[in-house]
Amino acid sequence: MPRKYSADILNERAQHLLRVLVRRYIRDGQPVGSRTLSRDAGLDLSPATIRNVMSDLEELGFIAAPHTSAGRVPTDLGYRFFVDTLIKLKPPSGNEVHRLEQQLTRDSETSKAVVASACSFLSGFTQLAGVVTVPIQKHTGLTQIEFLHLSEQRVLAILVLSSGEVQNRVLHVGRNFSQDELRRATNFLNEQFAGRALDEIRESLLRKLQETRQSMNHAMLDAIRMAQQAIEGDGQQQPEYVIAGETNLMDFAELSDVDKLRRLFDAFNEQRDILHLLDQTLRAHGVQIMIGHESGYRILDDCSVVTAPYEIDDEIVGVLGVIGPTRMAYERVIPIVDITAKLLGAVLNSRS
Amino acid sequence: MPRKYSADILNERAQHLLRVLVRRYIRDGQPVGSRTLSRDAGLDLSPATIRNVMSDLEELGFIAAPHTSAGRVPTDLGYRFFVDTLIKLKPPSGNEVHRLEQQLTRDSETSKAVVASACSFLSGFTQLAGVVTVPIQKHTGLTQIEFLHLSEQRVLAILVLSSGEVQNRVLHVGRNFSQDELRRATNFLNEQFAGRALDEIRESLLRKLQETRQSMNHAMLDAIRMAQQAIEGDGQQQPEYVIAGETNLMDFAELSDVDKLRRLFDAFNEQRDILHLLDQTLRAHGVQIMIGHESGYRILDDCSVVTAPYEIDDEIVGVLGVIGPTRMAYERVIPIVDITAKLLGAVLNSRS
DNA sequence: ATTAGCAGTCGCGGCAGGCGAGTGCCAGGC
DNA sequence: GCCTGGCACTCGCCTGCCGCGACTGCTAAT
Repeated sequence: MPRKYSADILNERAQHLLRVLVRRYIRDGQPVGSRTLSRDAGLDLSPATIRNVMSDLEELGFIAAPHTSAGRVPTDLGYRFFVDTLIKLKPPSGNEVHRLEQQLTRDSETSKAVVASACSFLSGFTQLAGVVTVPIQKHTGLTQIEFLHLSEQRVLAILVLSSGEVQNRVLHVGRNFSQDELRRATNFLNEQFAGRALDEIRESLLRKLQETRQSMNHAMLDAIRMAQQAIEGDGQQQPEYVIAGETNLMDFAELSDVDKLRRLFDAFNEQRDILHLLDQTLRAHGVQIMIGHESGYRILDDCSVVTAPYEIDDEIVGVLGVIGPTRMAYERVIPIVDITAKLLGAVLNSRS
Repeated sequence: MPRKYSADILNERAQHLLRVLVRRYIRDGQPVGSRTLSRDAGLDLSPATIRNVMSDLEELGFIAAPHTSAGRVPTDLGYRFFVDTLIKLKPPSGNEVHRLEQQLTRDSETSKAVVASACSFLSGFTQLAGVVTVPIQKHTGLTQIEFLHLSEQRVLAILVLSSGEVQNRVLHVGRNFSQDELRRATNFLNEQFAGRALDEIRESLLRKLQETRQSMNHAMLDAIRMAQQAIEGDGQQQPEYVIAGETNLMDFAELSDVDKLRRLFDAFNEQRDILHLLDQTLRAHGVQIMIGHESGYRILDDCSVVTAPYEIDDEIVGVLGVIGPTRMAYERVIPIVDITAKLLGAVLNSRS
């Protein structure tokens, strides 16, 4: 995260004033002047004094004036400082957490449903756009694999995963397999691989392919090849994400420019950029915040992204978060994202 | 369709002028004045004469002036008359049709993919929002049914449909079934039902249930019950639609009001109203057009909807169309919707 | 170090005037 | 009787102007 400031460049008073200013601006969306600030800060200082401090804050790049005769507005850097050192998180009430928990367990039939549920909660509760990547499956276990004869040279592969998901894939195979052959292949594969993790199986298949090629066991060779196709196909399906409440963003004045909005929505549909962005936050633990230009994407210049990875079995499998204007209620949003990530992980865990 | 006019209420000249006015307004989006019209119409009439005609047209409710000193704009009724009697359809070029055909066949792996492809074509080519309902499956054939033992009391049912789709459904059953029992059930069901249509099977199952109950054949009874669950579940999944290019609508001045736009987008996400609207057009053959208030939905007051049902085996299975501002290029859009519906039907047909 | 006071800047809303596009009506011509 | 030129009139819109209010920055006094 870019930090163009050292933490103690501001004295106590300046920090306090910055905090009050940022809070106030987040609440009202109006530039904050020295007069308002002097009333709000509870410091018993005259506007003139405040002005001096504000002038310093402006010089340091934490706040800026949209025009001469307006109050000041936090810059991206100002929000950054606020988020890093001034913030006082406001966790949601136990009641609200409980509601989320219930909603998630209620929708826990498939992992896609839970994820969608988490997403709609995020957007509904923060009044921002919610995003959740669907969990990557490579570490989930294979409960069962089956083949079904469809027609000449077409075989349906069915993977039942420990996550409860069932995946189908039509394989185009080199020759005609009888249902009986398929059954033998199925039996063989299930004996070997049922209960093991997908990526483990992937490796194992490669090894077996070598061994078996030498022993020239055609039946096994075919089985292994088909299993490979079936499992690889799974990896091919590129990661996706779920988004909800995009329309919430239309209410924000700073995004009310229809053209800006259109490009933003197009980016959501395009998926590519947003996914790339979310991927970046996959490595780090805990809540990540990107403010304005920090994301590196022009379309998101007026937006902030708050994300948190979520885990199954202490392994990060996806990210979730919200996208909104830089002027968002960080103190409320950050704990929500954090908790949602933890609960989503917990619910997904309890199902496998 | 509402018609508040008799077709011959307007003489030749008035009709011609109305046609030119509507075309012009659709092209430019600007109110059309008598001067422009007199230049454009190619009738060698002075603006004053045109004014008289326009005055008549206004009195009849075909056009209206947004304010005193502006030109005239078609009303919903004006568009209706235009579409019903003045229109000269402009079919897309053979080249363009060919491109669509290729795109559809390229994506014909599953019917959902074809549908999505048709939708994105519609939106891309018309620069409006495209909508396509996913085909209702009740008349598609069942190629194959299979059961897989998952765990205690949980059985996975797999339906392979003639459409190429594969559907999974986890059944919660009353007792534990061995894989062997399931195989027998599968064999029995496939013998009886493979190749027949889903709704036919549904009926047949009911009948068989009666017969078998008397003969007290437990194995068959179980098989039939499971098949019922599997197939009913298919019907439960409510019909959906695909939408693409919503953001195209943001470019239209008449919809540039952020609030109006938001409600429109929310309606798209909500699905309910839009689906209901599309369902209404499912019965009728051929292209259907709803202009402005005709749809009966307030949110769509400034929008027109052009739809056409598409068929598999001479049976209507879905609708497709576009949603855009009432000021849309009907002469171009209507043939496109028409042809897309026909091609989509053809491609879906060729796959079953 | 803090503050009161003051001059100066700028956005904004309201108001007036001029311009241009377009209308409706009327009287005269074909 | 239909068409047309002319004319008065109506608006929306743009422009420039003014005054108000909200701020700021500076300075001098405490």
